[in-house]
Amino acid sequence: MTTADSHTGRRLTARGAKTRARIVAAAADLMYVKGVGDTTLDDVLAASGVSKSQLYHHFDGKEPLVRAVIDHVGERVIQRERDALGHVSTIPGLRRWRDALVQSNALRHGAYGCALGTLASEVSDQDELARQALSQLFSEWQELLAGVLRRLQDKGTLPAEAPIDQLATGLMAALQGGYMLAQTARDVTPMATSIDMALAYIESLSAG
Amino acid sequence: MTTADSHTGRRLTARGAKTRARIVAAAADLMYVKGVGDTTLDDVLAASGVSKSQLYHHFDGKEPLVRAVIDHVGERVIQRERDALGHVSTIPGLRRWRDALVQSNALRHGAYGCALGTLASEVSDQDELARQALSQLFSEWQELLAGVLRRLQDKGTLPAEAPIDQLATGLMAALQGGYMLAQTARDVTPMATSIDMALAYIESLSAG
DNA sequence: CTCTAGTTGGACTATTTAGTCCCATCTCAT
DNA sequence: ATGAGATGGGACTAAATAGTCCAACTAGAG
Repeated sequence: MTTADSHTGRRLTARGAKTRARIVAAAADLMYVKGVGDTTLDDVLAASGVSKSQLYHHFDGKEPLVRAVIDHVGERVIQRERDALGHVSTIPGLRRWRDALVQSNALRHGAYGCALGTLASEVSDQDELARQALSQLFSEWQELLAGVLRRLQDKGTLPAEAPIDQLATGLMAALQGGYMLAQTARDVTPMATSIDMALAYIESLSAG
Repeated sequence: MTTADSHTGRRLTARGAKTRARIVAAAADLMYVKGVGDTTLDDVLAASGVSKSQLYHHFDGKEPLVRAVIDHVGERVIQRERDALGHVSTIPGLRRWRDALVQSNALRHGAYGCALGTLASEVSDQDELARQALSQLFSEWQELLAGVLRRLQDKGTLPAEAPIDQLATGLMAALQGGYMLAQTARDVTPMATSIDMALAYIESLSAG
């Protein structure tokens, strides 16, 4: 069985797809902990156990690889958030979402930050295509938050005039800013505090 | 006249200090727009018009240079924020502070983000000393915000039981998260929105 | 089965980058 | 004035890194 490759339109066997996936996964891991700039192609080769010709067979160089990593990480994050937020329709549900993120980040003492956020701040100014992809991913993520807020609205928990999209933006910013402060402090506390403040504001609108 | 150099304790003439400052300033500019990882020492030499021996005379390599850049940028940011926040004691004053940051960032359509924030997310996981310096700088910045909130408290605008430090953390996170979303979207709006949300929450505590 | 095209290994080159070295020039304390 | 030590220019080396190439192997369509 063969399927089309997205970037060249070449045929792609199952074996080739597997190799490609291994490269992207290894690159994603390395770039998450070392940063994009400090991750060399040789690092990726060593980590994935793949030879140079294979990497250049699947990608035209580092930039395209980074874009593939963004797609890969983005898909995973969006999937995770869809699972976590897709059916939330209560304030306690939002708090449980917060708890899960905070606890997961606490395992690393805040290190490495948000998988999408760190990519975004490192790449947005250097690669316009990557920036657009990341921007799109943040929009999707934020839309999941907006969905929760709309369900709160439908149930009457939030007033009809609540500015859903702006609240979602504020919540997302609190999350990302919290990630970054936690990363710098190597302490998850500021992340917990900032999300709590955003949630407290949302809750304050609902008390009516 | 000679003065002591901080990193080697060597004598340092006025001329040497000037050269050192030129190197740091050029490196700071480059790292702000290109990122730390994409800024090479040769870039710094070209931009500062200084020769290699001079750079290695003043710094032991790239890491020490990055740390000097962090000190330099940190000093400028803290100075700016001290000027902007040092005497603010009203909500409208905080809004003017917000306006200044938003407008300044709008000039670049959000590109490059916060000078300290981008350094933090790029360097925190790679250089422990740099991370500590950045963490300290964020604390100082946040303390300036806390100072404003305490003055609001003293004037009775904020209730005595308001959790000043947590509010300052939340405001800082909103700011940093907003910077990052703006950088990714190349649109300053999310930054404005997220700070507004944090300020709205603070204001909601004051109405009493 | 067999031919075509995808896949793979790894050596090879070119370039970039960090870091070293030496000698010339300038500054300042004595 | 003068000598010690700071400042300066820039060529040089070593290592890392990106990117190329080709021969060998494998999978799948007909």
